[in-house]
Amino acid sequence: MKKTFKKEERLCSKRKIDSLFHRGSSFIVYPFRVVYLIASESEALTPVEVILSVSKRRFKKAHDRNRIKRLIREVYRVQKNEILYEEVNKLSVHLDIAIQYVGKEELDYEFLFVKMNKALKQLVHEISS
RNA sequence: AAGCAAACUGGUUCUAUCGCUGUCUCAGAAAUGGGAAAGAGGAAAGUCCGGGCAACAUAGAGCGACACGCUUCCUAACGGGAAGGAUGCCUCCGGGUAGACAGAAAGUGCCACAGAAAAGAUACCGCCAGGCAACUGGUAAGGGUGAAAAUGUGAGGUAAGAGCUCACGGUAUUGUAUGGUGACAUGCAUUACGGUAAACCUCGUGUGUUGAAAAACCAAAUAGGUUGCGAGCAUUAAAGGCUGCUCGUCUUUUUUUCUUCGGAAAACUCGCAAUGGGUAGGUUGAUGGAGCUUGUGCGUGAGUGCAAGCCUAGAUAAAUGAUAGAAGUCCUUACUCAAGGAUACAGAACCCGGCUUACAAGGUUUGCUUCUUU
RNA sequence: GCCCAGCUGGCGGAAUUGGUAGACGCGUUGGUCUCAAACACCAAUAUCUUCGGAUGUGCCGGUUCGACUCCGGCGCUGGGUA
Repeated sequence: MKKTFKKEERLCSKRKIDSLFHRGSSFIVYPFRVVYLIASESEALTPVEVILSVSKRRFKKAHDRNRIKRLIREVYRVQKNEILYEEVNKLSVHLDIAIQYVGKEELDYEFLFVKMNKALKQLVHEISS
């Protein structure tokens, strides 16, 4: 399976985002806060839809926010297939996720890679239990 | 030569792997897949001004509010820019530099403390005259206070004094002559004399309001609106009461109006169909323009005319990336190889023109300081 | 994206037609009271200092004799709008 990250894999609908933050569960694996919601039925083309966010309050400059979001997106894109998609397909459910960055400063790629691995594994553990 | 400051300039490239966005193209019925070329800035920022564009409003005029304020020019326009003028400051006297640079001679307000007095002089010490004195009258030279003291100097004049008078000045008003497109400059006459308009204000000029989350179009499901059609109208039925049960009997099965008592009409409820508004969502707005590059003419200049060439981001919970390696530029150590370090500020959100602010190394120019040599 | 408001000691918060900055409260420190403490009362409390003064209202400038106050620019904080 390809390590793509297209429009269909991103969460764009305002209504779904509202219900995700309103009814979803969450946990923290520093520097990420993960909010997820299991939806049994969906007309979406992909098993998982995800939204990334970096707070404007913590990072004033658009340049810094862009940099962090790109790093998170890269780290998620590379690892999502092996860890997350297999399990979700096995359970045949649909999943909405929000990944928020709660760190106070910019961190490097290696650190974020390890942490994202941990976060996704925990997410798999949560949904399967 | 070194250091510091300011202004201008400047804003690095290639390869590999894995991705993103729209465009073109090939395959395909479609979904989709393959390929190609392209994909952040000088400030994209702050949102401080000016326009385009859109919707709404709008007979004309005035009041109010806000903004601006020397002249000529540039510009689509501007509170921006260019060239000048006057004023202040600095000066090596060549010049440089700064500013919201109309009006205090329309009116109102304010000018703390100190001081006699802060603006139509109620004069503390003083000066002069009168008086034995207390004190009364005249005065604004001198003293002192203050950020600022009634336009400055000299003479006349007087009891002492005073723009009270005169002469020469200062700043300004008005008129006029000459030069200049003009601000203005110079001369003559005239009248005036505290400051403050980034106090109210007056004069002149300009501004309709709101912003692309504006606005236009398409529009699923659900709910509701409007219109049309049909049904609800039954007693051979259903529910309930009387009763232990059955029979029997009673009540209810919408409301109003009209009625020839058969029904009819309207409302109401339900169903079906049509229809307009309109939410989620989508499309347009929205990227070919006051466009960029080069050459050339005009102009002191900001700019502008002509010709040739070019097409150069278009996202929308928001792409333009990540990782690894190499090169370039510069700095330090070394002075032959080499090693270490630095590579800024910062991310389009309808589009332009300005202003303001941020910015590593290197380069150019100017100024200041120190040292060395002649 | 668009539009507003605010910024004063350690903290909250006064002070404006421009005229001695820090009223008042909380806190802190010292003293009185007490065997000791609490409460109460009194005093001090921006920074530097050569003890004469100098600096200081987010920062940088301007207007003014004089600026927390008026004006321009920048920074930070908070709010509104969908």
